[in-house]
Amino acid sequence: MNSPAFRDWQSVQHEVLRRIRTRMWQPGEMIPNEAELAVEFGCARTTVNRALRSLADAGWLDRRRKAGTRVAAQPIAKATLSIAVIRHEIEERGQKYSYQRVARKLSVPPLDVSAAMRMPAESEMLFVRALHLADDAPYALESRWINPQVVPEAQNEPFQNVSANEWLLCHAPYTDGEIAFSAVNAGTDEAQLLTCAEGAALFAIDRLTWDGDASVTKVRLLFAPGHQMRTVL
Amino acid sequence: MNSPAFRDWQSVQHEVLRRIRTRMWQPGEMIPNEAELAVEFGCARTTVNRALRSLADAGWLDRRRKAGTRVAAQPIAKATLSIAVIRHEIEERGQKYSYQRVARKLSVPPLDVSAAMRMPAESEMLFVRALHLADDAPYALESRWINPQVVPEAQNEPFQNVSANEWLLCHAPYTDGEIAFSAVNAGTDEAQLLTCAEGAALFAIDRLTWDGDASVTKVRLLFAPGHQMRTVL
DNA sequence: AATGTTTTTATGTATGCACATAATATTCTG
DNA sequence: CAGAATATTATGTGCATACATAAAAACATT
Repeated sequence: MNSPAFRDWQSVQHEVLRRIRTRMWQPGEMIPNEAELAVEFGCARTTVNRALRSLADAGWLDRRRKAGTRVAAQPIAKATLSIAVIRHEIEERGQKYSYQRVARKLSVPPLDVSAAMRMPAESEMLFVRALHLADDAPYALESRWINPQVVPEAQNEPFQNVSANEWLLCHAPYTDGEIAFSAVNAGTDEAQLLTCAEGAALFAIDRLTWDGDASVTKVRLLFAPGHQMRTVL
Repeated sequence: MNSPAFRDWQSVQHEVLRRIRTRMWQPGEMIPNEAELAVEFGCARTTVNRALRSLADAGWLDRRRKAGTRVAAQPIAKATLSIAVIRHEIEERGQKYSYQRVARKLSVPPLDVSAAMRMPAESEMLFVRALHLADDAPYALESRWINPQVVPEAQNEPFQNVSANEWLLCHAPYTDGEIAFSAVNAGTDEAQLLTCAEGAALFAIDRLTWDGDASVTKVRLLFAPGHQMRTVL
């Protein structure tokens, strides 16, 4: 019964996860404490702690001091999505990346944008719109507002060959950010740029980043129809 | 100048993050090794390791054995989405949850479904379709195929009052799973059930779970137009 | 019974040490 | 000098130990 011998924290983690997934330890149920598991697995409590802590981080376990550890009752599956630079995302698939700037202008953004960025309604911002292509087919349309007060260097950057997506990563560090995923119907110009039917369902990522309490940039990425974001549970 | 004494890993982490954000350590630049930082911060190397490891997990640092630790040049933002039970998701917002079963039948699934579940094309599965409502307005449409060979008890469950979404959490063991997010246009019947326009862009979550190499269930959740999944970075 | 106090206990974490591992740097060898 | 063998080094991890901390449980007090 007690044979395998779990000598590293990954194998302990794996075994605990197996017991949760197979319902050997049911949702909401208490599991043995660290000391007991350490004895069972034949390793130090520190090792068990490392394994359980990472499972708690991932949402599989609920842990409270003194109260002990229990299997999460409503396993909030935490799907972790990696939001990479689009160029890398495409090159990762072995496709050829290309980039095409569609627009760049200094102008007053729509009210919802300035509101979201907590900027006065009349203040100008830098707007950049560009297309990311994979094997010369439209992959994603990036529409971005940049706060020139926070990133003044952006005003000297044409964004002709390097995407704002990448440029900002190296020039505008952020302290906070929000990200939202949704589905939207393609508008006329969006459909044209992405060469898809008007009204097609597009996967959208909206990102808003802050440096302290000043908004850095607000971007919407619209992906060509059929785009999926996937991850394992 | 010299240390306010960093005695726990959180304060070390905080200080390192501060140095990254203030560009004291620039993107792509090497930072001192663990031993050196331990001396500077006046703590054990283990403590520094803990702090740097968690920053690496979060994408701020790139670490490689022997090569050392450097500030990430292209931080991969890891967005963690919480996929809760739909009832909880709705109740969390202070809305009234209700549930309505639309269909339940034993039948042969379409080819793409049986293929994805790696089942013989002609084998029957349990199909359940249901509507989740928030304050009596359609919130999400769940269309699910259940493998009766893996979850035989499902055949005795009417799913009249309890959603398959919740029932399976407590009854179906699994070892692996995949999840994918996408955008799709509403079909005729979907539009009718969700009371939205045909062709409206719907946010879709597809989940496929496995118990070893046997597929447990495959589900598609279609959310009413305007649905967003959001998280902080 | 209601309230406050103390004890107990499971998790959380810091530390020194040892060794593992991966990748680089160096030396050796033909 | 190219290529193989070897040393070096930074991170990765395990362990025993000690103490910290939160919270439940037990106990005492009003």
